[in-house]
Amino acid sequence: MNVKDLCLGALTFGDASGYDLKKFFETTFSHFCVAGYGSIYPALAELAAEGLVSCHEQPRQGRPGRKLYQLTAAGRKTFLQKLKKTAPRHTVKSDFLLSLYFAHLLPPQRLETILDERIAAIERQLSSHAQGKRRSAQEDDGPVGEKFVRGFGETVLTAARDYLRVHRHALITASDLHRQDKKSPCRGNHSRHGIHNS
Amino acid sequence: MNVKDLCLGALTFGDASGYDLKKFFETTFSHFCVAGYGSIYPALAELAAEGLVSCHEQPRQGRPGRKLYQLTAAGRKTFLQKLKKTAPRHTVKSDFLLSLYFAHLLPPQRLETILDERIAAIERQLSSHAQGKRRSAQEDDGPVGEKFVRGFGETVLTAARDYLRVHRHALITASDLHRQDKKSPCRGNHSRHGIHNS
DNA sequence: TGTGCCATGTAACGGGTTACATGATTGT
DNA sequence: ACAATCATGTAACCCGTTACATGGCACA
Repeated sequence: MNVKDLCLGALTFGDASGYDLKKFFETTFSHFCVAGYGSIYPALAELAAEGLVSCHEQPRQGRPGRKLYQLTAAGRKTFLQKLKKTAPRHTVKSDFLLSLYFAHLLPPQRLETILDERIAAIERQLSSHAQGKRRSAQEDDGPVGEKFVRGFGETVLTAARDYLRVHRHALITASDLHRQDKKSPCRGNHSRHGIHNS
Repeated sequence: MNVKDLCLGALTFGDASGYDLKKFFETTFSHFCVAGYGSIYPALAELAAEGLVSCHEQPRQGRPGRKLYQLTAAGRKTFLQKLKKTAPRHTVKSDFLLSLYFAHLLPPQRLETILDERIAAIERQLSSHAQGKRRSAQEDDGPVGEKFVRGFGETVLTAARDYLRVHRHALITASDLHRQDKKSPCRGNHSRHGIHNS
């Protein structure tokens, strides 16, 4: 699922401009995909050229008009197809975890910063989730999948935050004992047997 | 952190070939980054050209020799720099969650398949984690960050799996009630107010 | 007056995936 | 005999990020 497909999907909920779509992705899809203007606008142009969306421009004096995009029948069909055929992958890419894996090579306070910032970031996500929940509880209008996905996000984020809180201290003290940097090459910096399990 | 940096990081644990590195990434980093041969081999070639790794080839009759790569002092320094300076991002990209968000557009058994396959995938990851744990408990030789990162992965995966198990049925039945596809366009397929919160 | 939001787009660049191409060795 | 594993690499392609460029309107 690339940005084009994402746009088609979002447009199943109603017409929108590129700007609207970005906002929508940020509020609704934020914890499992991203899209910037640099990919959204070209995507919409291509979709229009392919006849999967139609574009209705509202002229504004002196500047480029606001463009409202609407899903066509072909666009809806295409999205449905994609939805059925796409393998539902789930991947995590985390420099955060990678960095922690190398805790023994990092200065202790850098380690603390990394942990604390991540905890803070999770908390921000959780509270913006909570806001979204309140909104949709009032309107009670979102798709049924929304609650499920939101619940999933909350559960996972909470578990992550709690783990970090509980084990934060242990990691910092343990990495202090095993630290390995230029200043104190106490135990030689090459392992005895290397990576390969041959 | 791109594949080049990943290779440098892995090589801090000992010399390895491109093939070894792929295996290492799969077993050790699997739940937070990926790298295929198509990126690893070019990366190693570039690193060698930049003097960040050295290459020692073991010739094999009739075929390209096995190439063992070793971190140079410059390579180690570069990796340490990157580690300190890189913003520790953590991003999830999930067609799985995206698909579930659109549960109301999917056939019910497709929904079941998606959920069951994800649960199964998580279980596979958890059991391969458990194997890794046994291995490193015997040798007691991994970096201190390894246990932490592994624990994090286990915690999060377990929470995810449990959530899916508990809410699986509810999603399927709820999406049945709200289903919206070509065959039964029961409630009109465009929302009253669209996406934008204006 | 200035900050932030609305609103659109382009262009260069970076970087990974997939498929292809090859072929010996080891285990069943 | 057949599959899996070891082992390296190339090239086309896909696709997203980042920075740039522009400018009015609303609110404090």
